[in-house]
Amino acid sequence: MLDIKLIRENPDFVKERLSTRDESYVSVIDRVLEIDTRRREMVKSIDSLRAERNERSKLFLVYKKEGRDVSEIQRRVHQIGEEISSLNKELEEIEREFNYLLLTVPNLPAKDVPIGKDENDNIEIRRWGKPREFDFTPIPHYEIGEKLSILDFERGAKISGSRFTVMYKEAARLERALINFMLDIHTKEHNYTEVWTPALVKPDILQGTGQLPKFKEDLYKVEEEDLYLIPTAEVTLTNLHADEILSEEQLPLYYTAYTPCFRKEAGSHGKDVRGILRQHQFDKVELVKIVKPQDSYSELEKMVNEAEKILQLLEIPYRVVLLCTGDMGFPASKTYDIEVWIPSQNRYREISSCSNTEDFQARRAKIRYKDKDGRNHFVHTLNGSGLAVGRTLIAIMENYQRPDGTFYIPEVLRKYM
RNA sequence: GGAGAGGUGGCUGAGUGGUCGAAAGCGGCUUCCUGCUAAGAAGUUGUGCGGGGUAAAACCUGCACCGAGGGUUCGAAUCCCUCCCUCUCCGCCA
Repeated sequence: MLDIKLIRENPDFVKERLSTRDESYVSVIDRVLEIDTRRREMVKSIDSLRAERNERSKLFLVYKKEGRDVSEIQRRVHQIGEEISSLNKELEEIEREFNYLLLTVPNLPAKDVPIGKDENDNIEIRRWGKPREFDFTPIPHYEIGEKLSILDFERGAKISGSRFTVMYKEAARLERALINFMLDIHTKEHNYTEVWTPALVKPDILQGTGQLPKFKEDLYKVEEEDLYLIPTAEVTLTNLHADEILSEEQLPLYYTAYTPCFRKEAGSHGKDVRGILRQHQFDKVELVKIVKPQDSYSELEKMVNEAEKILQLLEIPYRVVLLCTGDMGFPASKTYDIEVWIPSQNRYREISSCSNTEDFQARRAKIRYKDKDGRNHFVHTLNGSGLAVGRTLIAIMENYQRPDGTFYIPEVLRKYM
């Protein structure tokens, strides 16, 4: 959520930044400003009516003690009460729209984010490793998995539908090994605190990180319960401190968690239908940082390095891409994607996304810290995949495949198998 | 799921219709005194939204908030209703 004061005081700046994502936000901001003015006028008159009511209620007591007639006060206070409640009804409506609009406006892109429309305008920052030269034609992971009988798409579809897969033996073990490996690296080498979280959360938690109210279509909801399945552990980890005022000494906080993630993948029909690249349920090891504002951009760079470290240890080629304004997620002010080399597709595919949301999520989730002078500020929050486990599995199967249809397990993972 | 108890400020804990944003203690902060493996005294110490003020603060001021939402009342932390959560016992259960 953007700071309404920023919108009020620098509307042109806000519009300029938002229009790098989409022109249509300009009119939304105008509407926000319009409603904000009305809102404040109403709050003002309601507050002064309340002040009057408080005043008269005190008088009431005094009169009563003095034995004077109080019926006039009674009448007036009652009348004020009715005026307040009718104004309140109006205000509620205004605030409903105001809040909805504010909650559906995305974060402002940072100044150094390239302006662009879609992924074609992203900027490659660096590459690591050289794609292997095969002396045979590499096959996709789903063919490898089916031949080895370790990936079962038919039965996945039978028991759960499309975009669900069953894994056996080496695939299942590798999945588990990767989770442990990633968590170990992040906790032991990068100083993250390991966390285990619920996978079902309340709606206001999803509002805190930005999935609600705008992206409801992509979330699974439990019927008859006001609970949603998390699309990422970013949701639970970031909201750990929702509604809290942290002390300055507590910062920075680094959290990592393995959780399953659930996404409806609405709007990606026909995309990546084969294999386990895009599933309704997948595993991810997530990284979340809660930091002081002045540190958030250096922490972002560090976080990308920490995610990269996993691929380096696995010795799988990848590249780092800086997303352009049009390709960035809703709460992000700056995002780096890590894309891993997929031989069967002869290209890099996203395996991690690391974002600084500045105070966008902190403001929604009300995560603040008190500085040395006793003043409260919103923290900055960052999140990144460290990494998507299923996609790492794909990368291993494909990059380390042998001509006989088997594949090699990277050295660092052997002790986990 | 059933029965009972309870949800108050950073913590403990008073408060059953007005003078309560809320006693007291602890903790935190500031100052003073003393002087040395710290003790004492005084003051101060919640959050949010408005208005005024400032270069920005400080500061002044209005309103709201005592689990959440509704209701009764001239007036609610205090009474009523609904919901949520915690604890104890029983049941069930990985």
